[in-house]
Amino acid sequence: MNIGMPESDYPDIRGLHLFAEMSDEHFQTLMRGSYVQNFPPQIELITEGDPSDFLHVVLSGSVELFSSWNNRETSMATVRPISTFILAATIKEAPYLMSARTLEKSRIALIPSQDVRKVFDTDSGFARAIVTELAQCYRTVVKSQKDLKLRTSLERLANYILRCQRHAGGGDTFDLGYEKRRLASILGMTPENLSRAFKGLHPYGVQVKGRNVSIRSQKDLEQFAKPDRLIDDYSS
Amino acid sequence: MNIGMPESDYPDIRGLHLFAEMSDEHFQTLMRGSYVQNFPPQIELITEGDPSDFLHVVLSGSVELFSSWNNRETSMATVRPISTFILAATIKEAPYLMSARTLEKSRIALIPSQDVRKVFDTDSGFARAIVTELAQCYRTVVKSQKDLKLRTSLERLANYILRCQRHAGGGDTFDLGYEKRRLASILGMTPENLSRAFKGLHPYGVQVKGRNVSIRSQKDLEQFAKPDRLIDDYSS
DNA sequence: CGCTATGTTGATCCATATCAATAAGTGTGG
DNA sequence: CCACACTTATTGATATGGATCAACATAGCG
Repeated sequence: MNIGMPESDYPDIRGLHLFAEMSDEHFQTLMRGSYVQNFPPQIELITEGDPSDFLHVVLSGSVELFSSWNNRETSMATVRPISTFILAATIKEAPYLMSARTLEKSRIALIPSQDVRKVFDTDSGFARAIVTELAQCYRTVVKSQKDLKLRTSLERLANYILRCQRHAGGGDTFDLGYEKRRLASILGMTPENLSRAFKGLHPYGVQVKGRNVSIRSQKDLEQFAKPDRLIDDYSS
Repeated sequence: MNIGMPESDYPDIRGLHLFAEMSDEHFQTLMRGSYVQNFPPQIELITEGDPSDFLHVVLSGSVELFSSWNNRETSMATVRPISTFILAATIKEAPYLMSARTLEKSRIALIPSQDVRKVFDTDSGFARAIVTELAQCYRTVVKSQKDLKLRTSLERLANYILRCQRHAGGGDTFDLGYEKRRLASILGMTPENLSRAFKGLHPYGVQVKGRNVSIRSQKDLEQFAKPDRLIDDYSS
């Protein structure tokens, strides 16, 4: 493990909202104590319950956040570049609530939590950015909670597909972002049930071949899914 | 509606973590623009989707946060004195994701969102407090999400009862904090199912009479519920 | 290739929702 | 204080969404 981050990674991290507004001096302080590492797929980076020693930044690849209880496991979220995870645990100096594993070969920056807290106390630009980021995280989980409590699995899938489409640019054919077994867990269902749910959307013009989805009738699908900006909008 | 908050309410609000560390001057600034109002039960204070004009503080009584979609409604959380709600929307200057209604006669302080954002930008003690509060809120929703995705309704009820007991001081008889129909919605089930779930806990020594719960065998109940600090601990 | 993980399909089971009827509270005005 | 209305809680019967188990198909990958 190499201490100190390669300067070539600085711009990527500096470009994050979270680090954009802070002073150069404080940014250097953070970077000096940080690591960057490449991980193969399926490596467990952190385990829920452990103390939060590092704020993590996904530079490339992707990371799954998941949780377990009583021998069951569920996928909570996916982190894609360039963004951070477990910010709340870092700030609160509390144990992680979720575990994290790489989904693919990933490059991850590790910033010591105590440095983050120290700079946070002295750099108001950084503090503001953290607030914004946390508020965003909070609202994302609330939306996800509404999705879970107010919709059936078929409705969740339909809306997931529409979000996916929007994210991909709005065309009528695009890639499902996940392996199906993982998507099932994210949507809170079993792989078998997901398989059937895709069939259940066939009457609304949804065709699936492997990871590829095509939407035959935008109108029918939307009429069924009833997307809602207070659940399905990523931006606000 | 009276503009300006009665000075008699200052200490309660000042006592909140959120307002404890800020300068007197900034605190006065916030209070000057604020209102305090008494509301009867069942009044809808805010509606999801509306712009976030005020940060709300529950001084007495209690408030339910709930959400709707497609003619369905679910209870998301309950806010009890003394604490705030919709902080994230205020900070992000984004629409509310949840609606709020009083459950009982309640005294609510309303602090203009733009004042909160202004003071937040200049008072670093306040900014720090907001970060801590938001991180707390985030972790609470994550726990609730884990509860929902990893447990059956019977397990959720069992763990709710244990949390309730702990909150009430640990005795073997205590008050369920809610009307049952509301508890059902909070736990993500129907009233009928809750009724049956209480019966389902009878073998583990749980007795319910009206709002009163008594636990006959702490050990049996805990063995079934398997409480977990990463889901059921309120404090961290 | 063939091995292993992933995806599909069918049969069945279980948890939970829904519908309907009754019972038990709760509050109101006489 | 009672009678009434109205909401909430319970119970039973039934329907349904979704999970589980098992078999098979398919797709990646060394």
